[in-house]
Amino acid sequence: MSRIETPKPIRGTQDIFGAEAEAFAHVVETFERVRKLYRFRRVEMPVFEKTEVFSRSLGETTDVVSKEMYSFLDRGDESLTLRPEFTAGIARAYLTDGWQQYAPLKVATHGPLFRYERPQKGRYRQFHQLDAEIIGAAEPQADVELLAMADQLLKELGIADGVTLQLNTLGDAESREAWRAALVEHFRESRDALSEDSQERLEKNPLRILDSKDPRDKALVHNAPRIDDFLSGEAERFFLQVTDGLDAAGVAWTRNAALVRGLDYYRHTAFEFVTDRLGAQGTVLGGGRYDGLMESLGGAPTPAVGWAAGIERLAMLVTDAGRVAIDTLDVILAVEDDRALRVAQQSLAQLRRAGFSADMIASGSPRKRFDKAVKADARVILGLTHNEDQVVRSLKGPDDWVEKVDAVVLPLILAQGQ
RNA sequence: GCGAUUGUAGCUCAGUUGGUUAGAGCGCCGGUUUGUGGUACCGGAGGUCGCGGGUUCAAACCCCGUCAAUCGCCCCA
Repeated sequence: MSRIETPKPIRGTQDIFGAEAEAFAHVVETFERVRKLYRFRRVEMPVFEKTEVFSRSLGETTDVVSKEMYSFLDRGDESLTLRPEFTAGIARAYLTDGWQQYAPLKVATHGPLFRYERPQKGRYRQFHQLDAEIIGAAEPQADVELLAMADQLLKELGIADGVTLQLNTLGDAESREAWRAALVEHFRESRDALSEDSQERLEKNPLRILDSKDPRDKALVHNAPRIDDFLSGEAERFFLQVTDGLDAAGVAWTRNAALVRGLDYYRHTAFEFVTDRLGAQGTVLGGGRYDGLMESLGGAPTPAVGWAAGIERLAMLVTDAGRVAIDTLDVILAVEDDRALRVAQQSLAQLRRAGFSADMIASGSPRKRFDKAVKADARVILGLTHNEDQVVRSLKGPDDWVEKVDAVVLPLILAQGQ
């Protein structure tokens, strides 16, 4: 006889349960509430798209596309990909569904995303994000509004302590290109002093040298060219308007001139809310302005800005901050004699209809049911037993609660047998 | 893709230099005690020691491989 192997969960997936699941739900509920305050419209997006939706927007050559996407062929031999981010799919919908008519369009969504990566703290292959985008707004006010919403979200979640908003500008396309060239030149001069990884980066992704963790690199980063020296007048003005707006809105921020985005479609504002409490995965919420994205999907040039935040990471912070209140159980029924079961079932149903949260213990040894009920940590323990042909109740708990519960239960006790 | 650490009961973990039948606490099930109570006691079920191979008279323990978890690196849309 061959034994049946229990299938194992897929690496990097998680089964979320208990306090973690409550924290998760709390994050999503808070996001939904805040998003409505800012009048972001809810959208639901497909979990998979044609692969080109992501590969076009990310750039064909990057590691991200070649190694880190969950792609597969469907029965029509078409390459599809589980969404690794929200932005590209939303941008696609903006173009294919005629959403241009709503511009400037503020949308928000949340759900699972998939990236083929090595799992580690706060990082999974199926993970979940909150997402907010403003499409078709070129004004710095859009950046400000988006950041103000993110700031309020973190505050309402109660995790703003120890989290800082780091802000940078990448300038417009020309500024960015000039800066990049200067960086390459700077690092090439001292190439041998760079870490091995960064010598690689010099060819593939020089901006990334700026946030290297290697001390050898940090020394060279210190006096590397700064974007500020390459900003066009317009780019400088744009950034100033963003920072002024944040100050006016009371959103605290710090400048991080080394904060970059790897992809070419990012322009102007880049930002991350960073915590020191999550090990290597310090970014809690991040985003930026991606004015170049729509064109890579064949659309007209369209300014846009957005952010995303990992729900798991937020939930971890919320849990650590002790912000999730576990709903206490109102009533626990202990059926201490099986002859009381019918009345117990009636009581349970009526209590729930009356708005009490209620559970029942009616299995196992009758004499141990009350002890189990005690451990349920309910406001009111309702014991039901049988005595002289009658179901008898006992109530234990604060007087006001006992009174309210008995108002529901007593009529059922009195009505038995009628 | 790379490195470090860890895999023993449903959970948290012991398990000595390799040595008889692998243990505890919690949880679960049953019984006794108490009898309007969160008590105590007794008993029971539950283990391919992650998986596969090797060394050995003998492996949970040593060696190799593999899978997974955790943390970090790379990457981070």
